[in-house]
Amino acid sequence: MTRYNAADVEPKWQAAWDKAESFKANDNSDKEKYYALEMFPYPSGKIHMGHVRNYAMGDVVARYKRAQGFEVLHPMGWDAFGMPAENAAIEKSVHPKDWTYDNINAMRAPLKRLGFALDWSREFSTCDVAYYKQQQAIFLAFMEKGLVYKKTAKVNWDPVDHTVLANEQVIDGKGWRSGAEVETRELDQWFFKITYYADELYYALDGLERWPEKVRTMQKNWIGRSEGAQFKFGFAGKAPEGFDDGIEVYTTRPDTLFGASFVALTYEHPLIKSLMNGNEDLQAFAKACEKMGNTAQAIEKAEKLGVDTGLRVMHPFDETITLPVYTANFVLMDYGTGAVFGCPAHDQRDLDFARKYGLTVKAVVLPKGEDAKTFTVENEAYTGPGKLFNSDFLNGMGVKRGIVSAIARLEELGVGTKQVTYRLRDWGVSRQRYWGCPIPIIYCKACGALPVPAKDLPVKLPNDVKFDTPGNPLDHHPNWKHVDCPNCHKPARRETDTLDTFADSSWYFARFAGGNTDERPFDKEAASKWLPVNQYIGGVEHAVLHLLYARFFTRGLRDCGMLDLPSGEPFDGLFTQGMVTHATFKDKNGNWVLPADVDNKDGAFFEIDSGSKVTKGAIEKMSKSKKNVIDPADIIDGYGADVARWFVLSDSPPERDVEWTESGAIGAWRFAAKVWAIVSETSLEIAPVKDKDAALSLRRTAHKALAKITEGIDEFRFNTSVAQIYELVNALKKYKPNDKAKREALSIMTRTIAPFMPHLAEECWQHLGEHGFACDAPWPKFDSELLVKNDLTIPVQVNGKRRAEIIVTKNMPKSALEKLALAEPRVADNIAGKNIRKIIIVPERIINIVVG
RNA sequence: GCGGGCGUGGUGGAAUUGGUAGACACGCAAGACUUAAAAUCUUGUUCCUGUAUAGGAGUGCCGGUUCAAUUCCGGCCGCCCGCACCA
Repeated sequence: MTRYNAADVEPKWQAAWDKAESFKANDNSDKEKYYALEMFPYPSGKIHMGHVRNYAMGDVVARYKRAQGFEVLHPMGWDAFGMPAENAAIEKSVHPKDWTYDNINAMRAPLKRLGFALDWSREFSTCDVAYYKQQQAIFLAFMEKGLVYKKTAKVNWDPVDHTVLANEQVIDGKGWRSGAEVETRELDQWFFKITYYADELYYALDGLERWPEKVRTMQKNWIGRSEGAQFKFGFAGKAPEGFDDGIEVYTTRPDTLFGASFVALTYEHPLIKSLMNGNEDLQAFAKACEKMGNTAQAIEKAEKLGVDTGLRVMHPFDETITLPVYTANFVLMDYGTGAVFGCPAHDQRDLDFARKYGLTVKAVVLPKGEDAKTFTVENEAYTGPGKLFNSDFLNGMGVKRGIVSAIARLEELGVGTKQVTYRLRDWGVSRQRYWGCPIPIIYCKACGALPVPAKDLPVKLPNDVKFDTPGNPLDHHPNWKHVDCPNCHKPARRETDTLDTFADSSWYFARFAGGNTDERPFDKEAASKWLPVNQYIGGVEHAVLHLLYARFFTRGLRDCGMLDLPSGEPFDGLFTQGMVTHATFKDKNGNWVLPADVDNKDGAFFEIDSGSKVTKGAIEKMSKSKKNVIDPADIIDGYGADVARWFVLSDSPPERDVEWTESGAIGAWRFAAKVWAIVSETSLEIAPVKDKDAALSLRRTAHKALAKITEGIDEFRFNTSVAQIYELVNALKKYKPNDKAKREALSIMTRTIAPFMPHLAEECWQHLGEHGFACDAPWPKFDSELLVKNDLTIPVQVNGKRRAEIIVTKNMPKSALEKLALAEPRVADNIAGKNIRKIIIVPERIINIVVG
């Protein structure tokens, strides 16, 4: 017997797979296609355990589907644009490009050492000129299709770093890097018109049955579709100049219109802006609103405030009723029309506001069981169902019917319509950053904003940039932005903003599928063949952003005629995997200590170098800042890639977090050694079967395990597959004869281990004298007859408590079962002296004797 | 506040068309081998009573349906995640 040596075995098989091009996907295969994809990594410099887990899961799926006879596409690349490269440039004086490509090269090697069944021939980075050139082409195609536009928008502006920040990068009103108070600025920004697909993106979620419910719900909330009415309040008296049409409001509760007691507008509303001139109260109020900010805490604390404009409007259903017009701090400009009517009795904010300013509170929805004469609303608005009252023609209707009737009347009167509103806003993609895809636009004083002509693509990033001054290096560059207008050929200026890097990851899966060429983003036929991705795997942190943007992009590509994907859905199946966690350690000074520097002696922890005590803290996601990281490279060196892969798939269900422990890793390593020991002890000569019962029993175990392993992979419950493999291996270890039954079980074992520990599987496969690669071997089929035993052990209960077990044959009649059960001594003891009321017999499952 | 999810031994977790709760693994304990340790192997390991045969309790808590509930229903409690002045 030779000891299993992963360090020799793993590189050997990796080289063999490479040479045979085992995992190269064939675009022209006759087999059914299967596209397995994990979210591609950002090249931060190091592979971490989270990557290992993510790609190990994808690899199980890819190898399993391959074994089942699918033509599998399983590619890998790099999400390579982004801020960390620029930060490195600022801090370490390296060029972002060098930093990024160095990191990619540093990460590719350990990734390859993990032995994933990847088609490396399709590898690319999003910062490759070839890639971003095609992204520019897509941008221009979208522009032509009307999916790209420019507008002035409010953004978070960091006055120290001179850049726009995404909402996620603003923490407590301050820039996450500079710590400076973030300002709101109006800037010219490019937008992708994602709202064009709002309805489709919303309703198509229902069809994504292989997505986690959670993600679908999050996207639904994000898109925030709501149905209501949009209508106008006409002014009582003379309308302010330019607002002859009145004030347009949006509501989801037109049924409560007779409870209206005021109209409120945001301070940013054009009407308020026009009134502001010379009105100090309004100016002061607007300033206060600006300052308030929109953090969760600020909103929580903020009192409902407003200013009466002095204007009055007429109720659309009864012109004799007039309502005051306020500007109020709880109305938002970018939702609905920036104006609402207030119905204090049935909306908490409106109620708070009404109480503050002494406005009427008139209930119009009567909850069940309340009396119309006595029902009042004090400090809690009633938002539930009920019958409408105090509401003229709506009286007696329920809320739903009231909404329909109110809208019908508004339409009749010609002042409003039914209206669907979304929370989703268009995707602002302009970034004042260097390390991203340049937006292919040229500004000409005479001709305006013009797309860069296709023949002039790519707009390449200049290499000679400086990061010594804050702001966008492209803007600072001495001559890059100066070009001639493509139209009038006079001096013009390039757009110096780059695209949000989320654009890069919104179509990479199509390029993997459709070829990495310089002529087009991807081959339409090939991409359309492979897409949608059958199984996509990644972290839940991308539930909204990336996964929504990608769904937008594929629809845009479809409508530009570049992709044949009627559903528009890029990912048919989605799985969001849990994180890899690890215990944290702190020394006596409160500094974090690396697990590798900690020794465990009799339950206490010590720092290896100093010998001083350290304390074990919470088990948390592996992170550099808390130093609770395990470097996959160290694990591969110490135990092998198979062990690392096996560990992260064992024990915990894939969607939950898994805690990395040294003992668990050792356990996985022992298991690999055990498998090899069993196989290496097996001689190629097959002995005749001596003990038929034992042989049959082993075959049953093997086929039962196979059925459950298969089911576990199909249902993304790899931990249960792993447990079944353990059972099979334990049975094999006990079984000594080297007969046909054992060989069959070993073959099943090897092929079912292959997706999890592919190198070990190859080594076993070879030793067993099989031909070709284990990874090319078809997935074994189980014999369902072996799953059903002829002799079954079933429990006998008395009043629901198990008292005995009886051995029965498969088709034994109920009367015989009953006889057997009653004959059991323990059963007899427990029913002695009692009346048998009922005997429940579920054949092949259970017998329950009810006595009393 | 709204939405989603979860709660099972010392630990990670199995078992949900209702049918032997605790598979498998980690840890722990005892034993074998060894001068010794490591490794390996064997056995045990939900809790309580008992030497044992056995008996009782038990899947966050309370209640319900059922011959039978981790699983279904109602009501609580706790934890995690996401969104949040969205009219």
